Amino acid sequence: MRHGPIASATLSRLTPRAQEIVRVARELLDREGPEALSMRRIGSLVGIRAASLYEHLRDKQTLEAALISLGFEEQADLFDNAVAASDDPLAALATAYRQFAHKQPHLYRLMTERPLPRDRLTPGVEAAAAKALLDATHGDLDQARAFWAFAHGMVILELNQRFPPTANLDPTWQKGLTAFRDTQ
Amino acid sequence: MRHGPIASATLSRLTPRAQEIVRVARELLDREGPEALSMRRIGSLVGIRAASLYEHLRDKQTLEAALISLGFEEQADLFDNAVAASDDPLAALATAYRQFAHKQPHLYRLMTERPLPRDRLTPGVEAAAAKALLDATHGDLDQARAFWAFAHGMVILELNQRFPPTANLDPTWQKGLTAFRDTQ
DNA sequence: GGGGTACCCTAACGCTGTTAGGGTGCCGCT
DNA sequence: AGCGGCACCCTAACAGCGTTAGGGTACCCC
Repeated sequence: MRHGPIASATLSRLTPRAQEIVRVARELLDREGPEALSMRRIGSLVGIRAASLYEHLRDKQTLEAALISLGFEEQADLFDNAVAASDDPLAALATAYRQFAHKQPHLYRLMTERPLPRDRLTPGVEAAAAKALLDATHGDLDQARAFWAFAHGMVILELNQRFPPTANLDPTWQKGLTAFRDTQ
Repeated sequence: MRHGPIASATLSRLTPRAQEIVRVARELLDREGPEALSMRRIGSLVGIRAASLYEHLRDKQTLEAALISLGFEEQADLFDNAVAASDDPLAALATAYRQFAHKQPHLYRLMTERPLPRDRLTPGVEAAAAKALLDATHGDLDQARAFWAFAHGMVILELNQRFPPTANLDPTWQKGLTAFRDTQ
């Protein structure tokens, strides 16, 4: 059982000081969300001025890209394990996807609310996170995309409080799950 | 055939000057997106200083809520007509949903990227936009929510360029459509 | 002793939403 | 004729944002 990022391709590409900054930024993001993630707040948590952050990271977009890359790495880990350990891979994937979003709502938001800064991401992480889904649909691209759209829609509509707060979404997930399973 | 908002509940609640400001804001939003929608830009297009806008609208959130309310009104119109005119209501709804998002991508974003400012919306518009979907699923809430999640996921992932730019999404929509239709 | 590098600083620029306080012109009432 | 109120706009300012320019200090190695 692995716990915590022992060897992250994203972190290993950064200098130690930059890793420290990304770590602090991640904590701030998890606690207070993307709106609170300002260079001045990060700097003050690290113990330096905002301007000094630029000694270690090119700009804010690069910092966000590092956080997003870390998110993809965690997703790849979670999703691969979920699919491998289950005989109903699509259901296992749905559960894992939901759990990731619920445990890291702010990170999930950061990863999905805008077009990806692909040129700044750690190479390969986006594809690695998508692999489990392609496995679960046996390479059916349309099936994979449609199911992903459903899962993302469910998660982001819930995070944005678009469903009634009292709504029990378990049967809704079930509905989508059987719908896509029966339409192989 | 109606064209343009002849009588909008949202606009009728505003003073003429406020209506003018919302109209200009809508044009700016459609042309340049939510990031460009600043009080100073809106003011300069109206011909007054940003500070003077606060004479007519309480704050920026109120202005955004007006734009969102207008979006819901347009959706209700489109969706109602689509469902009424078709014998495959779910497919008609999917097409109408897609078209709305493609014709007003910036407005669609504004309407979905954050929790709704419900206390500032025109009362009833959110429910009015949802009605056609509930009709199309014959009141099945789980079905309605699951399908909405799929549709929103498809739209927003495409707007955020998460699918490959060359991807043909027509069969993906078809996949989701048949999946949800066959699982009545 | 000198060069390089790792690291941090202050000051500033132009942008953001927003408030305080002051002004002008017009319309209707006494 | 004067006065209240309203509709409307102004400047100045505040605290925040990302970012750059330019300067400084300490260390390590040749």
